[in-house]
Amino acid sequence: MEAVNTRRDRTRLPAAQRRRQILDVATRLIGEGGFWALSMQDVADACGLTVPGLLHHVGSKDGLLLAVLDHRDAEDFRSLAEQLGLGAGATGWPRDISLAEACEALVRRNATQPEIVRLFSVLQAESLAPGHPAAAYFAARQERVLAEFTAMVSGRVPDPASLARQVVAAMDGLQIQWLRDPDGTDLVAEWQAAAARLFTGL
Amino acid sequence: MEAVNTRRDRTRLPAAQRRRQILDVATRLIGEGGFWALSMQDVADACGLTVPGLLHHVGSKDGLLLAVLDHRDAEDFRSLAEQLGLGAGATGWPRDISLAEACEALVRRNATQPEIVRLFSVLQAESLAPGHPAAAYFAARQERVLAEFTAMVSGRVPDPASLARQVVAAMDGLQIQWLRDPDGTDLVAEWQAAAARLFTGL
DNA sequence: GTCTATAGGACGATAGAC
DNA sequence: GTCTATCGTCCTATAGAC
Repeated sequence: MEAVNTRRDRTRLPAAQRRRQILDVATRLIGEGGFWALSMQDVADACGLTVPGLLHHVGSKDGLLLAVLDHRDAEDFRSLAEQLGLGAGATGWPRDISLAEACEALVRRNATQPEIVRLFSVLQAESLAPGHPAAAYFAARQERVLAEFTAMVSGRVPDPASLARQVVAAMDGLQIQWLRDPDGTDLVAEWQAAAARLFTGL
Repeated sequence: MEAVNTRRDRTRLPAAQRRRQILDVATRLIGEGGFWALSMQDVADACGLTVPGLLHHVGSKDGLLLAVLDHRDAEDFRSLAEQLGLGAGATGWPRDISLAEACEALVRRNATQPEIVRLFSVLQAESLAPGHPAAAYFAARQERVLAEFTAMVSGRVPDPASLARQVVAAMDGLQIQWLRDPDGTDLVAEWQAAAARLFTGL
């Protein structure tokens, strides 16, 4: 119930900058409540936009979700490549980095950004429902990660595919427990204990 | 677009029977799409009711969710107690069942009912969002399970709490992978591989 | 290219009749 | 125990101003 139109602090931003703002806001809101709890109205409000103004940039709510996921993936890979001292244009894991090293770096980074981890944990489970807008994204992601991890340990272990699945399972499962009780769980320490069991003899 | 009112096969059921029907229908629908995708209209339709008729029995959508969770918990515990040959009135795990045995039984049962496992996997992640109606339920559940598992291995292992967390993490994580690709993943076999690593020397 | 204004359809929930 | 009627909110789409 506002008087005709509460003049917001409307600023006409360049498309790229506006899009960046939208992705940042949506990432935060999805991390807080998951995708189904996300309201386009809230995103628009937080950006100083109307809802159709928001839709102009992202097309639809599903489009916004996929844009957020792609953006996070790109940023995570960039950060991880930097952390591991790889070249800037690297794609995929180089063969001379061990899976144990890569996982340790991944977990250390995740431990610093619970909101992002929660976004992925919630969406990964939500997207188990066949019709979910991110179902295809996460199916492809799981297949890709398992294939990469399998390749990184193949030849050094009896059943590389099985080890890859257990590594992914341990990371996903520990993250859920950590998110439920961030103060009572030390994610890095728990992972190191798990890694000690998974990677012995490697 | 129906002519005034499509006369449904309205039957006036006793409350207990109607409630049972509602819980069965809701369990199936939540398993298919998660809680946020659940529509009270769909539940009502599947029961031959209108939405207010449905709300009369469960109070609210949140009330329906909690009723479904309590119902599943009770039924799962009953089935597991039977499978392990415990007394009918058993509460909690008896001390003379090893954690490895209990987990094996749990995983074997879960492998036969993917819809129920998906219900719990989706809701467990959805409820990581602070305001989710099942947040308190799953927080209490995680705490209870970790405490029980810890007690079952305490004294036989250097860090019982850590082992409990890793056991729970492996089960949760493997279930997610299995649900994403039920045909490409053998849940029981994967769990046995994980258990071999977790329980060696026990 | 970016935005405002407006409308339609689905949802959860409530009040009150039978 | 079940219904009709109604409310407020949400996502999406379209028309058109700047």
